[in-house]
Amino acid sequence: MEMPKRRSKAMESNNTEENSFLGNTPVEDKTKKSDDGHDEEGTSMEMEISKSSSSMDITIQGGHGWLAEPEQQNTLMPSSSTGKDRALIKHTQEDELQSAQAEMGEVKEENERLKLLLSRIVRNYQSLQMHFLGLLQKDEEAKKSMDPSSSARDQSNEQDEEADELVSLSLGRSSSTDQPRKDEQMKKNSHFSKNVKGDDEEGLNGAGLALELGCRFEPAADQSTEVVMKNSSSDNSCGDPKEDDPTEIWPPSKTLKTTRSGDDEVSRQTHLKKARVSVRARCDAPTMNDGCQWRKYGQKIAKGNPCPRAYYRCTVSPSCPVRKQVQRCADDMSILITTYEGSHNHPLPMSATAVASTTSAAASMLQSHSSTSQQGHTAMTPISASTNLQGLNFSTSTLSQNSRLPQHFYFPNSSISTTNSHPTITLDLTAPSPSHFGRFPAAVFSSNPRYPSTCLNFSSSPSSSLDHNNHTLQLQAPWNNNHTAAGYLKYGNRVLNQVGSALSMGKQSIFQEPNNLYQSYIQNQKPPPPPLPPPPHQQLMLTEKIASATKAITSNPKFQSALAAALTSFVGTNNGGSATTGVRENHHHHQHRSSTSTESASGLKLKWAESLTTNAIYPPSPNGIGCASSYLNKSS
DNA sequence: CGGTTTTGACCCGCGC
DNA sequence: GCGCGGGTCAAAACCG
Repeated sequence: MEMPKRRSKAMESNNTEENSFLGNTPVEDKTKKSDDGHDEEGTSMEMEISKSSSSMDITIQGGHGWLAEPEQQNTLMPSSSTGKDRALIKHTQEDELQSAQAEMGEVKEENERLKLLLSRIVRNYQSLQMHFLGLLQKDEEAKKSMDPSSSARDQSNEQDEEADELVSLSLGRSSSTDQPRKDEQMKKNSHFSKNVKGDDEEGLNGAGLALELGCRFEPAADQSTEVVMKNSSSDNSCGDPKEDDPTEIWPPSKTLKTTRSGDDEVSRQTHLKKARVSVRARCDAPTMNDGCQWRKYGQKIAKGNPCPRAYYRCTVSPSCPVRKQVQRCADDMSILITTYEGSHNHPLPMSATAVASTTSAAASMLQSHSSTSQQGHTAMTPISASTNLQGLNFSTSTLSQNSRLPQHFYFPNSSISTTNSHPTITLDLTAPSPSHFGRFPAAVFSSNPRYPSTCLNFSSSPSSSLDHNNHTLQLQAPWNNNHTAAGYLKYGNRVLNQVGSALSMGKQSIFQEPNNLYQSYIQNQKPPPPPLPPPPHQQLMLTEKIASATKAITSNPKFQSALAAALTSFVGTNNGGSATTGVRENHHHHQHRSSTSTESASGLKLKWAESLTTNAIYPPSPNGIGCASSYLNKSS
């Protein structure tokens, strides 16, 4: 797969400031200061955090306006045609050329300086992170020595509040009653920190390792290539020992009932129902072919929607707790809303892993997001820090079964809804449009005191403000573009307040972590990629890296912040040239194609195509059968 | 005949 | 406590 690099034109129009530094040819020389006010060594590298009422743009500006200068000079060229004048003009042009070249040289030098600066920041971040981990451990030990029952909640609250205040540092989030898990988490965090300094070899092998990360192979009998996913829903439930058993049949209400008599943490934990992942996709078929086997066990007319809601359960394994609900959107009957719940406890066909992994990652993000943004629910999702890191960690280390992660994650669009007691994240695969989010039912973004509303927009279009009181994370998915690096990310006001300080750190982790998607991507992008898609194995690697990065984004606010910074940095330091024409063109292209014969899957195909096939991983289905997952099935 | 779908009944949580 | 709505159960019907 090839990492797309260009950005949508729509995005461009709304974010001209950001675009100005895309690539290595900055047009403007911004003079704004970053929030943290660092302007080290007099470089022109600037971090700009512009705040709006609903979202924030992170922008890192760098370079000079050297590009514009020659153009201005050209406009001053005389138009006389005498030989003397021509010679003069020629001479003048040569001078200009030389000066421009000199300026280019300066800019290159400056780029080098910025790179050095970046690496220095990375090192600082690493040491800070290690220091923080050490402090956390000390704190943990200290509190463990106290009465755990009396201090448990306080500690949890404290940590959660800390997470709220210091998103970029929110590493541990487990309840204090789950000490082993937290230790494990710490271990992973430490491992991550270690891997930040890891070698390139590991990073280059990231794809293969990612497979090991995201899944486990059946221990005994089945040595096939099928993988077992333990998705984040189970991860998230690790506070409840009952759900650690992968073979447990999950009866939500009964689980709720039986665990309610437990201690306070457990009861609070179970109060938070399992995360759901809802996939909105245009599909004329009754249900999305996601590669899994489902059996319908019920149908119900839900309030507010004339279309019945169908209930399915996974039949791959009799004990599989995964359920899904399928319902047509009341507003647009062509949109199929598939809601997944639970985690598979059996090997999945490769064709099913993509969707399952996506939903898993989304659920992970949901859980971790909820845990970071609500102070009163500290018992939630101790996994947030433990699993998320794996996404970037590529390590084969001490992953518990609960932290097994899928190996693929795809996030075309997504949003988190908190309209009921189930935290739900919505992956919107329907057509993105400038008013994309305006089309969402208000409920999707309505704030719920129990779960904060979050929007994760991986669309190829700009989106307007969502909910001023909640988080907004907009990632113009870099894999939506083909040949030039581009991407931007916004995270809600509250978080971005910390991103200012997180910028320097997060940027490094993303940038310097050798196993990291972006680092690898950068490496892979030098020299710039050919227009043709990379070989399949390379595509897979990048896919997995994206997946891992997505996982990292989704499961830990620190990485959300970090990625924000890193993406911004990345945009500013990679692949100059036209960074603004890809997505929209692709969009039109696919739209055109999809409007032909295979209308049934067209809309969905379009969307998946935008986010997947443009990466050349999932070429358009030749038969056009099925829905979105027909693309995903191509991955197998 | 076995697996799947349909569909009314039932259970449960939640809000009033 | 009651009603409502979401979710599940399970028997009957259906299908290949």
